[in-house]
Amino acid sequence: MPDYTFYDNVYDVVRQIPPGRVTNYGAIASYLGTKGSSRMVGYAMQASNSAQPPVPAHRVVNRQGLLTAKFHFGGDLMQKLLEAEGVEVKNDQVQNFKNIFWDPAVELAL
DNA sequence: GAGGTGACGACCC
DNA sequence: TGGGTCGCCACCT
Repeated sequence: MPDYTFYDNVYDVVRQIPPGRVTNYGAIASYLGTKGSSRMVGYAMQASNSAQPPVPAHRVVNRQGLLTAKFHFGGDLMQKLLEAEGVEVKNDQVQNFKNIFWDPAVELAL
């Protein structure tokens, strides 16, 4: 195994999320092969706060499309970022989540 | 070295 | 249909 950690792998995937799209922790975990370790993805996101370059963690939501991360972003910042990209957010929940869902296992499917 | 923690998810009742 | 519990694995103390 290389020097870079599971986190870097997560960052790499998240950084490939196109604007106006969102994904969830499980999809990333599954894509990385650590299916079931979705917690690690979320945990990595916390560290992503100090990652270089910064990763668009605001494009990562939970399985319900709920902005779980917004509590860590600090207020409505996350929602504003998403709305700025064209993602409709209501009641801390991504609207049309299924429609704008970006699955690395599919988009990066290779 | 061991235990506790955590931006989640799936299963069970 | 909804609430509660367990599992999962890397990082921090």
